[in-house]
Amino acid sequence: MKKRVTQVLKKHLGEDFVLEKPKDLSFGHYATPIAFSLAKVLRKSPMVIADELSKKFEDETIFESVEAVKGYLNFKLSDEFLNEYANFVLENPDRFAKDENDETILLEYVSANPTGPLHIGHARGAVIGDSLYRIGKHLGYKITTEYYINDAGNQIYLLGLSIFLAGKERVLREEVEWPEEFYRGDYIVDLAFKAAEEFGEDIFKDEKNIEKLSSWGKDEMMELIKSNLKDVSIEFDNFVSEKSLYEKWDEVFEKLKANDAVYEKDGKVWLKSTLYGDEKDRVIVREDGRPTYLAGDIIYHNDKFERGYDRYINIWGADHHGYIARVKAAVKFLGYDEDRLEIVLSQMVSLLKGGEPFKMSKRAGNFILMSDVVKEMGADALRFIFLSKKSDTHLEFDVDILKKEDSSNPIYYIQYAHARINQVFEKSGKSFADVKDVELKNLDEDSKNLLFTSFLLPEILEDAFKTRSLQKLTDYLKSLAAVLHKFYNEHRVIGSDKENEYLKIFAITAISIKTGLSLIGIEAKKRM
RNA sequence: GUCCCGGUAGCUCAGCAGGAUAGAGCAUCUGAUUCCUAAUCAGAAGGUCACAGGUUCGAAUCCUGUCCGGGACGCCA
Repeated sequence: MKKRVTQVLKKHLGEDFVLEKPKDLSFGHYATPIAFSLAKVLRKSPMVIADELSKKFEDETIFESVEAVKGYLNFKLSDEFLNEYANFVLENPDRFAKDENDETILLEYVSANPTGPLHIGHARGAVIGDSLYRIGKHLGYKITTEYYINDAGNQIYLLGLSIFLAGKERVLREEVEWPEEFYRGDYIVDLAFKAAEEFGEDIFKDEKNIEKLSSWGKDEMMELIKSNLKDVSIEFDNFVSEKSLYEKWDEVFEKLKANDAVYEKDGKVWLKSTLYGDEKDRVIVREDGRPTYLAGDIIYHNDKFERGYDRYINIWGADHHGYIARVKAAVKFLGYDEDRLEIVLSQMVSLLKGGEPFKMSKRAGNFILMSDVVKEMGADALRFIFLSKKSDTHLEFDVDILKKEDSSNPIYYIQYAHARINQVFEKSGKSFADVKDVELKNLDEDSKNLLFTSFLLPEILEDAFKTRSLQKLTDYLKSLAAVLHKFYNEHRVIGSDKENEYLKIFAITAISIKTGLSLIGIEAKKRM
C-alpha cells in the first residue's frame, strides 16, 4: 500500500520527500512535510507551497482527497483503492505482506557453549533471531540460519572434568578435591550417572577418560540445547563445529600473513587489529602454539565469507560488544567488506516473579533456565515479551504478569481480537470466500480506519526487518487489535445492513493478525 | 580510565534518518453487558522527555559537556 502511494507521490513531488503517517488519522492516511523543506529554496511560505502542491493530485483516483493543512500535505485514500487492495489480499491471503528480495543473508544466533542448558539470556537472542528469520523469509530474503558450536577449547575440557569428578564423588563415592574452575549444577551430576549407565562406573577411575567424557558430554548438551530451542519452535539450518574448522587454520593463517595482518612478539602471534579501530592488538596464537578463541572466530568468519552471502548477521549477547571491533578488523584483513557483517546485540534480562527476583535453578548452577521460564509462562508469552522490547536495552519483567489471562497480557488481547472475528464469521454462517466479492463503498470512518490499519502490515514488516526492530511488529499487532475491539464494541455486525461489508473488512483484519503472529512464532487462535 | 546500553507518567516501556496537541500497557478512579465472547469498550487523572549549553523556522529526537544506573574492558569462551 505504501509502495503504491509512494509511486504516485513521486510522480508529482519528485524523489525527495518524507512520507509519514499523521498522528491523528483524521488528518489523513499519509502525510508529507515536504513544503517545509521547499520553503527555504522557493522562498515562499510552507502553507502556500502545500496549497499549490495539493492541486497536482486532483486526477489521482487513489486519493479521495489531498489537503494542505498548516504546511502539511495530507492524503486520504479513496474507497476505490481500498476496495481494490482488499480484493487483492482476499484473493491471495497467503501472499499478504510477502515481498521479493534477492539478498542472501547468513544469520548466526544463539551459538551458546555446549556446556549446559540454555539460560534466559540465550533465550532472548534465540527468539529475536528466529523471528528475524521468519520475517525476513516472508519478505523474500534468502536467509540461512546457523549455530556455531564452541566445541574446542578449555570449556569443553572443563565439562568433561566436571562430569568425571562428579562421577568419582557421587557414583564411586570417593573423596574429591574440586579445582577452582568447574561447572556446577545438578545437571553435571545427572550426566555423571548417565555416563555410568552408558560406559560403566569404571570410566571414572582413569583420568584418561576425561576426554571421552568431554566429547560425550558436549553431544549430550547439544541435544539438550536443541530440545530447549524446539520447545519455543526454533530450529536451525546449519550447525558449524568450531573444532572442525581448525583444519583450515593453516590456510587462513597464511592469508593473514600475506595480508600483513599479524606479527610475532613474546613468542605469540598477534593480530594488528589496532589498525582497524580496535583498542589493542590481540593474541591469536599462544606461546605454546594453541590458537585462541579469536583464531577460531577468524576461521569461522573467513568460512562464512567464502560461502558468498550478501550479508552476515550475528546476534550476540551484549557482553560481547567489545569483541565486535576485533572480528570486524579480522574480516577486513581477510580482504572482505566488514560492512556486510552486522552485529545485533541482545541485552541482559532480569526476571521477577511476584515482585521478587526469579529463583535461579540449582540444577543449572545458579542460572535462570530458559526451560523453567517456558514452563512458568509458556513459549508464546516468552516470545512476545522478548520481541516487544528493543533488543539492545536491558529488560526486566515479571512472569506473573505475563501469565495472567486478561488485558494486562497483550497476547490474549491480540488473540482475542482474532478469535472474535472468527466467532462472528461462525455465527453469521459465512466464510471469507462468501464476502470476497462484496464491493466496499461509502465507507464510514471506523470501517476505513480498521481496513487501513489492517493494510499496514507490509510496511510495518519491512520497517521492522530493515531496522532490526521487531518491537515495531508487536506494537502494531497490539494497536490493530485495539482498533478491532473498538470497532466491535461500537458496531453490530450480524444483522446490520452493512453485514457483508463489515465481514469483508474483518476478514482482512484476521489475515493481518494471523500473518503477523505467525511471523513471531505464535499461532492465531480461532476461539478462546 | 576507555568503550557500549540506558535515564520519557507511580511501574514496565514505545516514540529518536528533526515536524502537527509527547504515546501505550499496567496500577488508580468513574461508567458501559436484555444485543456477534466484558479475555472487551468509553472516560478521568497522571509529564521540568536526567541536567546545562548549542544547531534549527522547529529538538524527546542531532551535537558538546555534566550527573545517575547497568554492562564490557583475558593469551576464558
